Amino acid sequence: MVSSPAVPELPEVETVRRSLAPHVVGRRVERVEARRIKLRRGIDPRPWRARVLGATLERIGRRGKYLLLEFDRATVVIHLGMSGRLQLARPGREHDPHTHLVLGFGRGVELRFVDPRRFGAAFIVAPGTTDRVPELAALGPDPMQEDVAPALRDAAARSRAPIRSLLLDQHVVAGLGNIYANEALARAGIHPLRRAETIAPRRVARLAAEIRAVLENALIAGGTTLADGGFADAEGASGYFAVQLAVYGREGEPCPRCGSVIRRVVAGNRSAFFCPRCQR
DNA sequence: AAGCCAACCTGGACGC
DNA sequence: TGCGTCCAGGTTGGCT
Repeated sequence: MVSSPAVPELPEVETVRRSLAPHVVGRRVERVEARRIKLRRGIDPRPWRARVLGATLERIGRRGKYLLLEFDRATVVIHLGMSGRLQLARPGREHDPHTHLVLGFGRGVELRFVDPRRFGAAFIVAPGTTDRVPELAALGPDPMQEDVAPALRDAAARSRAPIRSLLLDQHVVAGLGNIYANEALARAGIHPLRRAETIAPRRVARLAAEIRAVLENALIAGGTTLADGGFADAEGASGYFAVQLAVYGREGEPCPRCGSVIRRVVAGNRSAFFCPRCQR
């Protein structure tokens, strides 16, 4: 039984994007509160006030796990890291102690970026330049926005690394974390530590399709909620039903397809879960 | 030079 | 009850 909170991967970030948008798009930032806290990059309060105060939010985009708050005069790029959350709250209500950034939108709505483990990031770029921002430009295709099969096939053909490493590499495919990488491999019948270049192209194509399918399922479910319900959307709802995970966190349990005992091995500092019979 | 691995960080689970 | 220890993972950077 896994009990740690779910880390935001693509479906969780997309769920945040969708739940946030109706409350803040079209609104103007009337107050900015930025703490000089060392996230993946430090947040310097001054440019936040200078560039975001008074700006109107036109839309919220997403690339992989990055959220893009597109204002008329700046774009705010946010990565939730492992424990980051964006909360909508009434101004004045009690703050989580790990609040790093607050954007006050008037009409009694404020957006708070909370991230206890501080693996997240928030930074400002010039509007319309996101494809030139190094972090974003280097991302591989987003499985919910385009077909990742060609990129995945090319990367796999050229790599001796375990296939799961490729799936976790955001430069190959953007948006997967350890949970959905493991799940997609289970659905495709591919062992997570199988050397990428040894997988037949048609099986890689199948994997690309299963990536899409597993992400869509999760999106429908509104993001994965593990045992203790760690993930909540922007409005703080936590009533999601958990996506049925086939292998992740199920070491020792029977494979839902064949009944074999699901195994866990640690590789690349991360747990890989798989059915030894279904996945080769 | 690709691929591996430690480091970053803290809440929660677990054991005694 | 409480304290200590361990573990989780996204991303980067250093090492081989």
